[in-house]
Amino acid sequence: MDRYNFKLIEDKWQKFWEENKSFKTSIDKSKKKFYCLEMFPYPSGKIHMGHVRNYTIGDVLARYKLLQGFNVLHPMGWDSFGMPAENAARENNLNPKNWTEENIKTMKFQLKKLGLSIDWDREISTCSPEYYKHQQKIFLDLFDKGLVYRKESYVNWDPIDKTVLANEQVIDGKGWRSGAIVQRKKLNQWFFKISNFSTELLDSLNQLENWPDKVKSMQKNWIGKSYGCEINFSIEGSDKIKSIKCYTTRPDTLFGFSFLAVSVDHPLSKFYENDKKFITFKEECSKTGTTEESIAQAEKIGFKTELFAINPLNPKKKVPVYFANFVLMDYGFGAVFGCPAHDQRDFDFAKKYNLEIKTVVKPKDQGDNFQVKDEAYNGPGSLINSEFLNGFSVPDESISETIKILENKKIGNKKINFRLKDWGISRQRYWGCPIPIAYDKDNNIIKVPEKDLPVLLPQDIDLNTKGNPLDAQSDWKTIFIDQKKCIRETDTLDTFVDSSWYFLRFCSANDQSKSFNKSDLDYWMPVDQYIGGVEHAILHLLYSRFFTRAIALNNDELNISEPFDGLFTQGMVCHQTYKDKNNNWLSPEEVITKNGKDFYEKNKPNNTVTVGNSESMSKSKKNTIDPQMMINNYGSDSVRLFILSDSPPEKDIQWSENGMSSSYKFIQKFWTLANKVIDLTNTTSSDYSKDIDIFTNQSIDRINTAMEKFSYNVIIAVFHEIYNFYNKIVNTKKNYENLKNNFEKILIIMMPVIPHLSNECLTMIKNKNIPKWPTVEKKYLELNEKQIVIQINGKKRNIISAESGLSEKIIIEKINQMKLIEKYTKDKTIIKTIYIKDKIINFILK
RNA sequence: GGGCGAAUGGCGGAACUGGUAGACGCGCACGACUCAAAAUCGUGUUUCGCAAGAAGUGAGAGUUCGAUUCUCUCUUCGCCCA
Repeated sequence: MDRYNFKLIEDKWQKFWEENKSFKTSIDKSKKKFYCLEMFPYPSGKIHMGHVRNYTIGDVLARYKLLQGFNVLHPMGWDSFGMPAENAARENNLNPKNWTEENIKTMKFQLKKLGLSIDWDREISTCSPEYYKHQQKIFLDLFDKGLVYRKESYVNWDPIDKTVLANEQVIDGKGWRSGAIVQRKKLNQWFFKISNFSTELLDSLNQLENWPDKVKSMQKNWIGKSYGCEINFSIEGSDKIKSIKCYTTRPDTLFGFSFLAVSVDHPLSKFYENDKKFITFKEECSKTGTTEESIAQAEKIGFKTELFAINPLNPKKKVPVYFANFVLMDYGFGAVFGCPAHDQRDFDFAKKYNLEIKTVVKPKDQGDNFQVKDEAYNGPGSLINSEFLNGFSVPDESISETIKILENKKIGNKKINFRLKDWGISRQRYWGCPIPIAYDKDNNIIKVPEKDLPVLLPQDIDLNTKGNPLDAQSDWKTIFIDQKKCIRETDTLDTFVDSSWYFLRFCSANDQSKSFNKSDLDYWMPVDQYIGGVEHAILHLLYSRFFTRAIALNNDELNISEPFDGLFTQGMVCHQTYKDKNNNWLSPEEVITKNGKDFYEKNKPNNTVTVGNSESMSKSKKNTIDPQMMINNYGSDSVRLFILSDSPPEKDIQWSENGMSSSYKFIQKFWTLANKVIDLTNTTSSDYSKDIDIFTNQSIDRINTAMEKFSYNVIIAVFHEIYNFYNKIVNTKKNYENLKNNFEKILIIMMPVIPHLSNECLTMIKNKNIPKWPTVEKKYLELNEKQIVIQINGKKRNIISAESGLSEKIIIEKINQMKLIEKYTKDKTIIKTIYIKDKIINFILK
């Protein structure tokens, strides 16, 4: 017997699968379908360990379902539009298309090396016109349904690069590339009306039984339904404005009202357009980024107007009106009433501008003189200092009662508000799907006619111009629609749009004429199991849920509203981090250790290395391990085995070289074992071993349970137990008549995880049948012989083997006969006995 | 600050609806093979104790014949939102 040559055997099987199109799927109504989908990758260059983990988890499930007789759809594609291509192209003077295609080629090769059961005939790439032409049609469809609109909105503007920055490109308020202070700038942008679906997207979360609760609660928070009240405040002090409308979730604190703050973009601001001080203030505000976080962290500043707002519950009380940087125009009405005692933000503002801080809520354990001192109190309690509202319990009663009063007085009314805002889809970038819209000379919006689709991206493009490269393409920009000269929209679509319907496209990947067709969708959708990183828990999944609903609206082709029936979010792959004496990151290859405690630089063995926390693998911290190298050194079965073995898939996993080589050793050991078993089964059999039947069936049962729960680490543990057990059998050098049959079952249940080795072994054992997942024979699970634990006062003291189903009396007799608990019972009396059949007997002594 | 989750040997982690805590792996120790080392194989490995035995699942309480599992309080850590 030779050593296991993983290179030869893995190549052999990968070739076999490719040549036989083993994973090609088509509709087969005689079989139950299973749509297994992993989040498709961005083609950044090479695959990383996160991909290996994601796709291995998915592959185990897909192969398991395949062996169980399901018709499995397991496709793969490329999320291939996006900024990295544009940046890489600019830096290296390349074309984004070529850069992307090269990456796809490399990564496809690498994924194939992993031995994934992918139907590559359904491969899609979002940057290909074959894909985005359908997306443009969908855009126009949503436009016709009234779900797309254009409005002015703020962006992060880099004044040096003359470009719009994504939030993550703004670092400390500065552009990541130019270092210029980022400004807020108003631009006309396209939006999807996701807010039309707020209620539905929220309520349907309850139906998603196979989603992690964590993700559901994150989406719930993101949609952010709040019950509150809009209040109309009368304004005095000038003729500019008569009243200002606010939205609040805490109308009950109205008696603590001490200022009214509006956004600098509030309609009121137009009266101050020529006020130099206001202009300066507005500029100052624009330096704060657009994210909620940056606004929360920024110092609260205000601009005092000459106006006063009147407290509607106490008309004698007049408070100043400010413009303030922490009020956003797109939440509520761009105006909030300030109650410093019970909102920290208002509190900070009031301290700064010396405004009144009036306590109107007291905690339960405080008296009526309770006063807020160093920080706002926003907990429960009851209302004080609020005249006719005094005594109402906070928050439920106080809020509903206040709203009633406001409604009766016709100064406010109950309102449900959502945090979820419409989805801005305009990107001022080249490498994205062109928006199929143009503008005539009067700037009217004109849809590009279907016959002129797709709107192709221009090929020769100068990426070194400032701003959006498409804007500079005057040839491309000019088109004629119905003989009228028009100018194209130069914004491209957010890449989240690309990934919001790709799961539909996979169902009909080769339909040239349509984005998808009814018969495919009816059969394949929804995705039975979707697998990916938790970092997409909010946006990608919410957008996909919205898109599915938006497409299904008035459309017979699609009859579902939830695209993903099951969701699984896997953890990250982590590795220790290393730094040299000068605080520079070192990669694991640059570091050596002899005892596992002290680390040195490989090239300078006298230099000690500081070992940092284990963190998610990232290029910037240099703590990455290259999957390709691991596959070359150990083979893909070993890599698959390791990436599943150490931790449950939903948790982070520590990459460990020891763990990796232990997995490799397992593959080698199992190969040796399989060969020994095969040799034995070729000899004449003499004995029968019931133990083999029992053990094998129990193992299958445990693996079935673990498979359903995604406890893949437990599956690997069972593999090791299987090895230990069969190795003992083999060492008896006997061929049991039931050895071959059981070992074949073992090889099949290993196929999802280590497909190359197990397929090879099954072939060697001369099994020519198509492998089928073994069924568990129940009779081997319910054993006659039970281990019954004997407890004294709830503590385990002994253990007894007995046949199943014996009565309490007989068990006690047996125990007494064998004198198992005599030393505990002497001098004491048994006052109670608890007997759980076949499990436990507990004697309570006194 | 709010919401959610987690905490088990030196380490990663098992434990079905409350019923033998520590499966399996890593590491470590000892042994076999070897001139030697590596590789491989075998044995052991929660803690204290020579042992009998006792304690033990972040801390403290509670429910129960019995709690890693259920309830409450607290501590620490993680994630999301602010």
